[in-house]
Amino acid sequence: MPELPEVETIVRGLNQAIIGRKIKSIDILVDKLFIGNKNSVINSKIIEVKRLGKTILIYFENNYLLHIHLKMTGQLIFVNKNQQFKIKNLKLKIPPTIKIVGGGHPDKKYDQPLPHKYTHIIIKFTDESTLFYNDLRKFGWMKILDSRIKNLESRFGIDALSEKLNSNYLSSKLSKRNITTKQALLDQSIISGIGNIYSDEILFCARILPDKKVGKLKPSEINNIVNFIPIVLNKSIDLGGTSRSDYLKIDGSRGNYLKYAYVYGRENEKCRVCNTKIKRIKIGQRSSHFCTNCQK
DNA sequence: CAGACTGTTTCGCA
DNA sequence: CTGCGAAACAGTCT
Repeated sequence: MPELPEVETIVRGLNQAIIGRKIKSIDILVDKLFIGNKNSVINSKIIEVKRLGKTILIYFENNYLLHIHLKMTGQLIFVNKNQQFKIKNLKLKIPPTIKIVGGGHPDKKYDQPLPHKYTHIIIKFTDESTLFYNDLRKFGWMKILDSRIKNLESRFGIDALSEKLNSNYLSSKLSKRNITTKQALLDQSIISGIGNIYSDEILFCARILPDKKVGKLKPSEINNIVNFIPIVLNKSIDLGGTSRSDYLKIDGSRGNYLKYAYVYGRENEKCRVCNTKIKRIKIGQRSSHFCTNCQK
């Protein structure tokens, strides 16, 4: 799925696109991807879109909300009435001049008129604009929640860009854990929002090997992690996020972070700092990239 | 052709 | 509670 910077980009796009709109209908083509009663949000005005970790929260005036997780391959595409008409009449590619809002995991397979084979949920607004939910692997979901229930945020770890994420918090969460630093960064109940790409990037900046056990981290190293998390994530948000394949920004252009990645996806290439060959190993079933010279 | 791998998380089990 | 491996699924890569 998109990680925090990509989800943040999508949320900003949705804030531009769907605030004030009302949903006329929701077509659920794959039942298991939609949890709850869709009628709760029909005809209520959308007042806010927020990000929680890697998930999206769409708040409605009637106190219900739509909670969305894109997981690996989920995608939200917003299409205006006229744009929808144009796209439906195109046989092949969506040209970059047609503005789409959203994104998540564009791919050649997705690059065709909507709805298509991987469209599983279609949200139609009263003004005839449409939000399509596409998901190749069907891991993602949408859930109806009552926003008056308070325990929502507590079920997640502290958001990676939260002010509350400091060294004391992280130390307390890591104490007595026998896991690697990489696994700790990926654990959404400790910090929410970091995925495989940015965990490698953050650890490179903090100069810590990904397989170092958290019990061996010095206080200064925990500080480094805490300091570099927002630096790396904000840099990626500024670059429009990234993707192994071809993540799209809201105007249809690509996110640029991967071009600047220090280690992710750069196995056998030279470290940008010291020219040592970047290594890749598996940690907890996830591939991890690092520089053996820069990281200790 | 088979098997491994992919941006994730959750579940069951030891 | 902790940590590990598998599962949810579909496509690409080796």
